[in-house]
Amino acid sequence: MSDNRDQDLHRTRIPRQFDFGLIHPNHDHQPPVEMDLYGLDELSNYTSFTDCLRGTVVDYGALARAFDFSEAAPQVDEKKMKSVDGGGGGGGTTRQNSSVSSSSTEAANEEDSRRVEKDQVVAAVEGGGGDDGVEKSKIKAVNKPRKKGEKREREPRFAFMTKSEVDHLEDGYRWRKYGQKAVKNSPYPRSYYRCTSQKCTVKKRVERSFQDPTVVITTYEGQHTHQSPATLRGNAGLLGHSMMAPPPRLSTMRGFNAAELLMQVPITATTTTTTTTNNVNQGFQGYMNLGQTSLHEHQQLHFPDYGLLQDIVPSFLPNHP
DNA sequence: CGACTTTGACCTGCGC
DNA sequence: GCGCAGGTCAAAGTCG
Repeated sequence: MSDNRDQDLHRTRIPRQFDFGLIHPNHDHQPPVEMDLYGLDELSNYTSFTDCLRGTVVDYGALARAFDFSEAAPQVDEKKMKSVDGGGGGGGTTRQNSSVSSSSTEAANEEDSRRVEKDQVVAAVEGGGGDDGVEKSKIKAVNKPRKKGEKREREPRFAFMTKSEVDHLEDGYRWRKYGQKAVKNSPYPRSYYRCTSQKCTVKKRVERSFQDPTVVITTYEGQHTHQSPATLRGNAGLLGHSMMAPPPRLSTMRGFNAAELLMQVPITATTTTTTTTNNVNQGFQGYMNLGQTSLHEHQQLHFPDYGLLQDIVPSFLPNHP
């Protein structure tokens, strides 16, 4: 534990800068050639990434296979995915191409109702005794009046990997860290963040690959119910800017918007030095079985369009009426 | 003082 | 039933 903490402390002192973005499961509408390139053909069962999200079919098993997570990120292994993705998600939210398009709201409602119940309990306890000595356990014990057999469902999630020295990447939203856990078989802890916006239930997990510590694995869960604060500040431009003009030089970027990252991967690859690119490829190979195929050529050719991005990361994109 | 982070305890689900 | 690991809570601490 102290090891993790030390590492974490150490990392937080690293200047906020990143070398290269690797993203991943944006298999939506990707030309088959890309699927092959990324080794994501298993994911091509989904007609779109949106389907993936909406249908709660973010198949971590497939992701894991596609990423070759088996060793790099054991926490994403298939066995665990069942529990991670919702304890089997009511008997199997994973793997099956669920038609539950409302799964995310259901999950949110369920969580809300749990909160309400708990709040009521806390209020009752406080009102009743008013004693500071109320044991946590007493409060938490009543935290789970869930019907038997009723399992918690999870918001749809997607993950991507980023080559970065900082763990928590700037994505335009404000996040509050609510937990950190040591990850089995990994010296690096996993951090849990929640969107600070009221009523927004989006969460994200950030962890560092222990096989390639330069790679940060970010997992988003849920969809933002609001616009990015950055967008509202007129900074939005993060994305629009990516669409309209060349991105800032990565070497000078302080942070980046995740959506922008999506856009920038191709550009980044072309703007990084050969050395960096080679390193990136090495990093890639560990997770994606990506050959030495030139990232630049390929990614430049397949610069995603806006619609694609919106499907990939709907919540990152400003709404265009 | 509010927003945020840290951190130990607790909850949950799964496999054995 | 038990142990493990992931996930969450919330008090205490920190920072601007």
